[in-house]
Amino acid sequence: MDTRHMRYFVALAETLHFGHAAARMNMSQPPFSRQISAIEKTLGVRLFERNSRNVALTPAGQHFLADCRAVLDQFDAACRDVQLVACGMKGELKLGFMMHAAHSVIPALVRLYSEARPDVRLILEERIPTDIEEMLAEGKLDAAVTFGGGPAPHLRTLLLARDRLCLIVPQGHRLAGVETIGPQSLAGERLIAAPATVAPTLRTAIGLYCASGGVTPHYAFEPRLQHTIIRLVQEGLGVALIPQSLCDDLAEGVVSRRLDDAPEFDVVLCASRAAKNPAVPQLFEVAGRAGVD
Amino acid sequence: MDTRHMRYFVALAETLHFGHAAARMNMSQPPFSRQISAIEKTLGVRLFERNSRNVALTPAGQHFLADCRAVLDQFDAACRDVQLVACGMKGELKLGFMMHAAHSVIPALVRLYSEARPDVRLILEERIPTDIEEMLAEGKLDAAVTFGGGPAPHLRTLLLARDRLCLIVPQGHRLAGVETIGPQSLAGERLIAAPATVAPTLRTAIGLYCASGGVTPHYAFEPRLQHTIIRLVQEGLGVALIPQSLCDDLAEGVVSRRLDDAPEFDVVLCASRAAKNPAVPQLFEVAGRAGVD
DNA sequence: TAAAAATACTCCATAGGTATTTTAT
DNA sequence: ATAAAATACCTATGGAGTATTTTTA
Repeated sequence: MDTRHMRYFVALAETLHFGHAAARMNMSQPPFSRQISAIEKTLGVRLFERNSRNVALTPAGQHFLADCRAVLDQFDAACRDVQLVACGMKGELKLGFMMHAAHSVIPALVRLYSEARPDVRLILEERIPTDIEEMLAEGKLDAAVTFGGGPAPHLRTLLLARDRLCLIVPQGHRLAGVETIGPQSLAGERLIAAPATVAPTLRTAIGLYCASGGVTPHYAFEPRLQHTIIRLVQEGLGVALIPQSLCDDLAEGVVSRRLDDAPEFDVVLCASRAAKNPAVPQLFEVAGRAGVD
Repeated sequence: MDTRHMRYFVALAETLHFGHAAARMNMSQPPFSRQISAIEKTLGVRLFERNSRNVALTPAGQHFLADCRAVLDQFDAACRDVQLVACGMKGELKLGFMMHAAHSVIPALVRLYSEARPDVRLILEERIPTDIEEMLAEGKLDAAVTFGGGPAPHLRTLLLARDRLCLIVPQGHRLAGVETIGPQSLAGERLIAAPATVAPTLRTAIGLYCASGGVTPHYAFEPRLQHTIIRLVQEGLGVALIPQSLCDDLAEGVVSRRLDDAPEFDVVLCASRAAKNPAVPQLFEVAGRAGVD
C-alpha cells in the first residue's frame, strides 16, 4: 500500500469509471483495474461494488476516500514544504539580540523580515552580548543583533547602525548643567557599568574613553542590565555611559548629556559562517536591502 | 516519492546511521543509501549532512522529519480505519425511529450499541413511520425502529417489544370512571388519530378495533404527531387510542384507561436487506443479545 | 449488442542484493 | 587502520502495456 495506490483509488472514487480513472492516471485500463484489485486484496476490504455496468463506493470506500484525500494533501504539502524550508521561505529562525537593540534596529528588522518571509517563524531571544556570542558558536542561535567591531572571523556580519556613548546623571548632579563634557569630567565620579563579562564592547569603550582623559574609572556598581544601570543612576548612586539609543525616553530624574568625542561602536547583524539554516542568508539580504540608517 | 521513501528517511533520521537504519528496514546498506540519495535528488533538497563518519539532519531535514511522521501516522491510520469500517467497528450508522420509540426501546438500544461500538457515530433521525419506510428503501437510513407486522420481504426485522393501544380521555370525561371499556364504548366519541398516510399500522388497528364492536369511528382531528394528539385530548377536543408506552407520564388533565382486548402491535428493528453498511448486522446482534423486553 | 470491467501474457523500470571502493578519523 | 558511506554491477519483483475474454443492461 502506497500513496500511488491511494491516488488510483481516489481517481476511481471520483470518476466511478475504470477507463476514465486510468486515463486520468495516464495509464491504460487493465493495469489500473489490477491495481484497484490489489489494493482491495492487501487491505482485505471491498472498496467498490462493481460490475461491467456500474461502479459504486462501499461505505468503507466512502470513509477511505475522505481519509485518502487528507493523507495525500498532507503528503504533498510535506514534499512541497521541505523545498520551501530548504530555500529559506519557511521554517524557523532563532534571532538573538542584546537588549539595547530592542530600542533601535530590532523592531524595523523584525517587521521587514516578517513581511518578506511570512512563513518563517522568527524566534526572538533577548540575551547579553557574551551569551549571544556563545549561543551563535553553539548553533543555539541562527543569527543575532549585537555589537560589532571585535575580530570575528567565524562570523558573517552586516553593519546595521552606529551608536555612541552618552552620559546619564541624576537630576541636579554637578554635571547636569555643564556645557562641555569630556573624559576629564568623569574624574572622581562613581561609574555604573555592566561588567566586562557581560558587555565587553561597552566596557572597553568606557575604559578607553576615561583613559584618553587620564582618568582611572571607579566602578561603584556593575549590574548586568542597562535598565538596572539607568535605575541606579536615577537613585543618585552614580553616573553611567550608555548607548545613545537608550537615552531617548529616560525615566524621570535622569538627565542625559552629550559627550565630546563620544566613543562610537557598530551594531551589527551576525551569524556563524557554519550556520546551515537557509533562512539566514535571506535575513542578511533583507537587512541589506533595508540599508543602514 | 512515496511513503516507503518516507519510512526510509525517518529510519535514518532516527538512527543517524545508514547501516542501522537499513537493518531496521530489513535491507542491506547499499540500496538503502541509494534510496536516501534518490529522495534528496527528487526533492531537490539535501536532508542530511554526512560523511563516512557522521550523519546529521539539515534544518530542512528536521522540518521534513516532523512532517513525515505526521503523514505516516495518518497514512497508517487510514489503512487501519478502513478495515474497522468494513467490519462495522467504526463509521456511521443512520438510525431512524418513530417518535413513540423514543419513549420505549430507543434509549436502551442506543446506550447498548454505543457501548458496544463506541467508534460508530449513531445518527438518530426521528420520522413518521411512512417516511421511515421510504427512507429505508432509498438507503437514506441504515436501520430503523418502527412498527412491525406488515409484510416486509425486502426488510430484515427483529422484534424489540410488543405494545398495545390504550385510551386517553380528558379529565372528567364520561369514560374516565367507567370500569370496562370495549370497542362499543367508543360509539359517538370524537376520535383523534394520526392519518393513515402517517401511521398506517396504528390507524388500521384503531379501525379494526372499532369495527369489532360494530362502531364506525368518527375522526374529529388527524394530526401527524402523537404529542399533538395528546394535547388536543387535554383540551377536551376528543379521545384517542395511543400506544401504551406513551401513557406513562401523561400531561395534567389527561387520563388513560386500559382497553378490553386492546389491539397489540410489534415494535421492530428493521433494515433493508440490500443495505451495505457493515455496522447494521452488528446493531441487530446487539439488539438481539439485549433480548426482547 | 455494446460498453466496460476482468483476465492472460509480455516487457521493462526500479528496488534490492553482493562485492568493492572511497573517505575520514 | 578501521568503521561506515558511496559506487559498480547484477538480479528479480512487480507495475504497466497490448490483446482478449467475460459480463450485464
